[in-house]
Amino acid sequence: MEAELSPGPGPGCERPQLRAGGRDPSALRAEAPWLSAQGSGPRAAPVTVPAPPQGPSMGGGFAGLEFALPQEPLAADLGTPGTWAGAAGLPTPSVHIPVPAQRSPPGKARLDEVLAAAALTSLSTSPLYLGAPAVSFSPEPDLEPWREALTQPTGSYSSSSNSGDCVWDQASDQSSPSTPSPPLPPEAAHFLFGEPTQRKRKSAVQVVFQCLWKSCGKVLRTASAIQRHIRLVHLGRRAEPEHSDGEEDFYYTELDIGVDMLTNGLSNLAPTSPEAPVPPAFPHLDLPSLLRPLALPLPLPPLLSSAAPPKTCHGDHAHHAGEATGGSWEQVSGHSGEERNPSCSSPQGCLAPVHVDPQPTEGRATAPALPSKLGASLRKPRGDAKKCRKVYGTDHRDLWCTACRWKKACQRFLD
DNA sequence: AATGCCGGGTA
DNA sequence: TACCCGGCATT
Repeated sequence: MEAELSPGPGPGCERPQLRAGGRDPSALRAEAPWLSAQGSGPRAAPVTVPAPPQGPSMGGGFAGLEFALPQEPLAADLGTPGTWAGAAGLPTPSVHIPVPAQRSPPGKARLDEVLAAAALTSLSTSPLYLGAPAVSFSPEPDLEPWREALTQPTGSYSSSSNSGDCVWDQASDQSSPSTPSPPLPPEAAHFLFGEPTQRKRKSAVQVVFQCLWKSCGKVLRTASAIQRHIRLVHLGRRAEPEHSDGEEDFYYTELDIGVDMLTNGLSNLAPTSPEAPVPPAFPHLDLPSLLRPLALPLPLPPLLSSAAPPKTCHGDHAHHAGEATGGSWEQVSGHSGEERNPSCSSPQGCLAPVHVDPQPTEGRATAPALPSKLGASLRKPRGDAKKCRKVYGTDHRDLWCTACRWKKACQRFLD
């Protein structure tokens, strides 16, 4: 029996969720780019702010608010008159937007105020999208897509006070002219860009199933569908489910999409937390992980999630998943549940849905915990997902993913 | 004790 | 780069 179980699945499957682009152990450790940023000194954080061209007040104020500017720049500013701070004669170069009473010039000032107010309003409503969060991630070049994704909606949102038009036109790619890879799926965009769209659709939890087979990544709505898919396509077995020994279960993963959790994750990103202005506070957070499944062919920063383990679904509990899901996700990968999606060639599957682990405790716990111990060992808390060892047993070691065989972090059952 | 996996070693 | 394993943290 076990003899036939060719190791095929093993090496084949280990890839899927793993970061494309080869995150090596070291990278794995440095889950937080900001760690190095921290080390590399003061210039990292504030300087790189991609100052939004339109609103100096917005961008500047924002960045400043968030990442309390380091000493040196402050001092410099104080010293050098001519900056707005100097001009205003304020003793402290506070970044608060000056909305003082002494704004005398009546006509023009009014306009400015209106603008400022508008800006502030939009800021307060959608704090997330300005430069700040993007900055914190900046060290990772691979994050470009994210950043773009994050920043992009800015415009559309601010201009989206009217109802329906706020759909972010993802098709028009201003960001990545060259990448053939599909941008984020609309749904994901909703998650990412939060409030406005997300409020619209308040679907609680969706579950989809993604094939983990190498270079497949098919996403189907029901467990049975994905099982059948795996059986037929990958395992080359007959389609009778009753014949199954459950092996398919190892080759797909269940992905829950929890809207609320996602929103939470994002809101952490947002500069709304006044007490935690330190960039390290959120970088590792979950954003990447939230997005990770969307990984495109290009190597994405892994930053494995702490709160989003795509749990493998095992036969007995293909639970609620199957039927409950609405139809929306199916389109992500294959339109009609066909066997192969031509447009989907990435090992990760085309665009896997975002997955958020519904466990209440974890999501929050990890984020704050991380930054505190910078130098210390950031050993991961150890997820509760089953690992190869547990699943296959020590005597079927050949079925383990390579990482497990090498005593590395399991690649097949990520947590 | 079993497990997960980091860090480092070897080929 | 692939592979292995000591050793430590966690369960």
